[in-house]
Amino acid sequence: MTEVPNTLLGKVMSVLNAFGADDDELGFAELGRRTGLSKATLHRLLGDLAEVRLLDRGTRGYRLGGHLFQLGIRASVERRLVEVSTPYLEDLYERTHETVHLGLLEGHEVVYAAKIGGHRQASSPSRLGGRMPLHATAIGKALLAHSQPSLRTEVLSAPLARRTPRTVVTPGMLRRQLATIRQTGVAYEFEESRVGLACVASPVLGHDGAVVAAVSVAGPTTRFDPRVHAASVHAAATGIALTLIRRATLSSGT
Amino acid sequence: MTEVPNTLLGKVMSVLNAFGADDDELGFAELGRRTGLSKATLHRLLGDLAEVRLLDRGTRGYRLGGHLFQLGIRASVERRLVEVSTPYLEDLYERTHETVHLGLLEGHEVVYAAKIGGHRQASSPSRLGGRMPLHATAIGKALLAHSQPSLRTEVLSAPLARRTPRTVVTPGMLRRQLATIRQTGVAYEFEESRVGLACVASPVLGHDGAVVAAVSVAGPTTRFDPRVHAASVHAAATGIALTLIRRATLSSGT
DNA sequence: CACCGAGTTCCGGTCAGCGGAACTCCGAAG
DNA sequence: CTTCGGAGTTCCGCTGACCGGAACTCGGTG
Repeated sequence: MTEVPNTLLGKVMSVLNAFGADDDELGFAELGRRTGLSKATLHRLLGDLAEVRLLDRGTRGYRLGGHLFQLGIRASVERRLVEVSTPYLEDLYERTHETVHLGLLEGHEVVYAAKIGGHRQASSPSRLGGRMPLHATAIGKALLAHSQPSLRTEVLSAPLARRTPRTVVTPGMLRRQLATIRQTGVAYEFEESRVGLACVASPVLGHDGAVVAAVSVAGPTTRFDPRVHAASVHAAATGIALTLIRRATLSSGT
Repeated sequence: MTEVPNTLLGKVMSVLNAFGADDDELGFAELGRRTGLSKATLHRLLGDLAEVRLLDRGTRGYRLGGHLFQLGIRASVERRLVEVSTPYLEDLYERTHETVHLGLLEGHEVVYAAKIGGHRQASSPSRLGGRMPLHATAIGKALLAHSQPSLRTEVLSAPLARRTPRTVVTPGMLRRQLATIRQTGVAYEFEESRVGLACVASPVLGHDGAVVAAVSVAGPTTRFDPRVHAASVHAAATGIALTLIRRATLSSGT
């Protein structure tokens, strides 16, 4: 649990963050456990949050509220990113017919911001808003390779959690992969986050070279060879980057 | 400006709500104007909000933060709705090659929650998270027709703002249209929100018959005849509704 | 019956948050 | 150059919004 400053906002955030990507509804007691707030405080806070619709009361407990959804959809930079990316992701899906993702760097994890395809089977472990570790996914490695050096140092010095037999858990190995990715602009993953799943990813870089997001295509190893689609993924990512830069320079003249 | 309770949460919400769908970044002073908070209070609040990433500092001011985007994407009911709808919307886009929308009812307006296509020209005035009046859009009329009677009464008794020469502004006319929509499950719009734009929409109804969202296809009157696609739109909406109900009954057994 | 866990209400103490005022910074006008 | 005004920041003492312990209700269980 992250350290929570003793302010109302801190408590609010700890309540909101208590909801993981897979949590539908959480009960009063469960929220109490996750946040560590006293019953009285939590009770009042939940009431207040529900009133402004940051939370909604469900049949079995509380869930993240509709107002939050609206605000999130408006969060300007990310909204613009998703708007700009959508056509490219659709195009990528048309070419590959495999699951396409747009991922953002958040802390030491990837957050999935958009997803196309993959509705026939639960082929990928991702959900919208879900998180995955950086070192075990193609999209994560693409982000990490182009992130600030300080982040790389942090991730490389912490233990790398093993998720499958093929997860890269040795820092040296990961560091070498990241160097390659930085040169080629393409990251691969072979059953490193999940057995049977392969993936290619490419970073979307901003005008200053900072990494903004990453695009990936994932599919089952049985039929999907990520190398075949490396060029398409790379093209989509650079296309998105270019469009973003064009838009930004346009609007700055406003 | 809605009445804001004198609590921190109230102030937080008034800051967040100060951001409209089209606002990218707002400066300190502009936020002060919109929220009515004192400079000192606002300053501290903005700092705190930025710290928890509900706001981000941009070059020209503040914008809705990345954390908000993540939370919004996780807001469970709406997330499920968007996840379930996406394949249907994509399919609809494939059939029509016109702009496809998913809209939610929020207060007396439609909020656009998903959008596919329409990237070649700014054919439709919608943005993700944007709002439109209920009476002047097909998607709005579809929502309104199947909403609670009390909402209809409210909307019909308030003046109906004219947006184009063909906007329906007489309550009687609108009431008759709504009755038809309720029977057929299909709503039309011919240049009522914008000259040159036509649209078909159909409601997504929940297991209890309450309206959850609506799907629409919009295109320019020059090439687009909404009646041709009524069946497709209706099919998409009912498909979404069925999938939602199936999922809900499944997960309730968990 | 007693017991337990979930959720709600009460109430007095206190510190987080409030806002007026004074300040810096910067760009535009004269 | 100086003056001016708007934007943003800091200071500080007052106060009521918020805190949490404790006592409560409610429903299920042995």
